[in-house]
Amino acid sequence: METVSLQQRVWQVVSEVPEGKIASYGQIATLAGAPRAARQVGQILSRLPSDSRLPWHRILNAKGQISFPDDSEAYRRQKQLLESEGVVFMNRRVSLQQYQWQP
DNA sequence: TCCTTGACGGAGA
DNA sequence: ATCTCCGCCAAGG
Repeated sequence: METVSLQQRVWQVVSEVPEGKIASYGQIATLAGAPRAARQVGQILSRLPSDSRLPWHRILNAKGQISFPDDSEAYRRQKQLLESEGVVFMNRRVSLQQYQWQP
């Protein structure tokens, strides 16, 4: 019986993304058992409690870009968190080849 | 209830 | 490279 919510599975998978690595919304959705629910992953992360310790900043879109407007505070915060872990941005995107998490 | 709105993504055109 | 269409589904009006 599947009683665990998608939210719980997403939280679990996101918690496994290691420092210095990134994963896409779609990748998290697939690993959480909902292959085409990338959109929900974003929705779930947007509702994380403020005291959450989940590494939400390690989740980028499928192109390796941050999913916030380039000029937003959220964009700068996420980018700073990733750079502090050694992730390098080139033209507002990261190299999936180098940084994508391989579970 | 019904409708809209998203931190998305893959397939087509 | 760019754009539209649609799936998925929880929240809020």
